[in-house]
This record gives sequence, structure tokens and C-alpha cells, in this order.
Amino acid sequence: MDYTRDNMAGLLRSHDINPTHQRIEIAHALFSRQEHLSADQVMAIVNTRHSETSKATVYNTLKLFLEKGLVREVIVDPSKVFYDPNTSPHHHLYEVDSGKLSDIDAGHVQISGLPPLPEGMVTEGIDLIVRVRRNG
Amino acid sequence: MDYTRDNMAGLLRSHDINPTHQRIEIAHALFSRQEHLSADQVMAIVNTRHSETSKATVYNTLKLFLEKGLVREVIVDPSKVFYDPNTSPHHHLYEVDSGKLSDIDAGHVQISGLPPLPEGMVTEGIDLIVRVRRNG
DNA sequence: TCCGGATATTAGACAAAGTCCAGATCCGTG
DNA sequence: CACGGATCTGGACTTTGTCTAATATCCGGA
Repeated sequence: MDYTRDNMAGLLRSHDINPTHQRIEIAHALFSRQEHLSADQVMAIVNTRHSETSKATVYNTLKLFLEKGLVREVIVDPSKVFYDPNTSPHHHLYEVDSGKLSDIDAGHVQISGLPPLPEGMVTEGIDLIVRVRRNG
Repeated sequence: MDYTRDNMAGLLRSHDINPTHQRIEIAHALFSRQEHLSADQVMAIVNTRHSETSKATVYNTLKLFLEKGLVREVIVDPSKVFYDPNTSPHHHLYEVDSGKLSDIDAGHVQISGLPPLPEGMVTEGIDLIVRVRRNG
């Protein structure tokens, strides 16, 4: 399937999100690129051509997508949050110098030996981040 | 060993850091508590009694400690960075609602099946963060 | 079609974390 | 004591993100 705006509308509906203009544009920005984008970058992309979308809307929409499970939040850079359109289980590779962030398929990664959780707690997610640096 | 200010001076010297007043206070704040603290919290602790230490110095000093390998940076909360006086290999448990951050000993945790790194890259560290939520 | 309420969007003020800089201060050495 | 390098400082500034009150849009029913 490709990431036409029409398909975006369907994707949003299937996640119980009312597909508005702005939401479709934002979803399209994320999904057509299949990349990790910050709110900043999303805003820049969405506003390149013409259709002005406000900062508040970008932030609101990304938060909404997150709640509805459409995207994932990736916290690796101390100064900004990235949004990840890939919600299948996977981990991240972060290049410290360049800030480049890429996926590591969870397929063959095994994590074992974690201690039991504290009473009354449930896991919300496990983030594995491999920080790498150019060998200088 | 306990975390007297005198011992802090030694610790700093052994990490090639000139032990000044402010640096000793900041190190003491972190090590005597053995807790994860944000820059904010460090500043608050250091300035409770009297000795005014400026924001710039707190930030500079924490960055210096980080470079010299005295502390570790923990990036879990999108709004602030935590500094961790425990530099032995370990992971983190993050309670999403409360913001509480605790250590998971790396002792029995095994991570296997990671793909090879891209050419010319070296691992700087692997961060494993277990995000938990109160079972409501 | 027109109306009204619910849902979305907006601009801009605001907040918090962190950076930056130019001047002041400290401290060891000659 | 004077000098110079290292350190510290206040405060302005930047960036990311939040909040709010006003406006715009959508949609179902009369």
C-alpha cells in the first residue's frame, strides 16, 4: 500500500481519529517518509507548499496520534522528541554526532534476565537504544 | 567509603578534574544521594544552605563530569536530562506517571542478536529502559 | 437550507531547560 | 605583590513545548 492522502484518511479512521485536513497532512508527512521526525520537522514539511498549519495543531496532532497508537515516541536526543511511524516492535540505533536515528528490527534481538516488576506495575514498553559514534 | 567532601576532592582528582568548591558541592549532591538528579534538582540542593552556585556553573560542571566519565546521562523524560552517579553497567526502570527512575542491575540481563554496526562506528553505550505504569 | 453544538484550529503569550558571553574572581607561581 | 590561566557569574537569549481564548469548521436535525 502506498501513502496517498486518501489512504491516510482510512488509516486515521481505523485508529478512531477524525481525519481532518491538517491531520491528513501530518500523517502523510510521517508515513510517506517512514522516518523519525521531530515536531519541528513535521511543521516545516507540512508548511512548505502553502497550507499553513499552526504549531499548536502540530503538537496536538502528534500527541493525539501517540495516544491512539498511530506513532511511537522516541526519546534519545535530550533536546527534542522524535515521532516514529513504525509501531511494530523494534529498537533504535542513534548516531550521537549526527543525530541520525535508525531502526533495528526486533526480530532477532533477545532480552533476557530482567528482574520482576514492582508490585502493581505493568510494562508500557521496553526501549533499547544503541548509541554509536564515528570511529575517530 | 563514604561521600565526605574530602573524598569528593579525591574522586574529582582521580578523574582529572580540578576540585573546586562548586564542583565538590555538586559531586557531593550526586554521590551522597546515589540518585538520579536533574540539573534543576542539583542546583536546588547545592543552593539550599547558602553557597550560591550559578545555573551556568551547574550546567558546565555536569557536562564536565559527563565528559570525564564521572557520571552518566539518562534520557528518559522528554523534558529534562537526569545525571546518574552510578557508572557501572546497568539499565533503568522508569515509572511514567510519577517520573521515578531506578536502576536495574545489568548482572543478569542478556541482550543478544543485535545486528552488526554500520562500518566505522563504535558503540558508545547501550541504553535499556523499561517503561512501566501503575496498573489501573 | 439553516441552526446549534461539538470538534478542530489558530495566534500569540507563556514556561522551562539549556546555552552563551563578557566581565569578575580565584588561585598558584615567580 | 602582580600576572595569567582557569573558573564562576548574572543575565540575555534560544528552543521546545504548553496554554488559552477566540475563531472556524463540521455535521445532524428541524
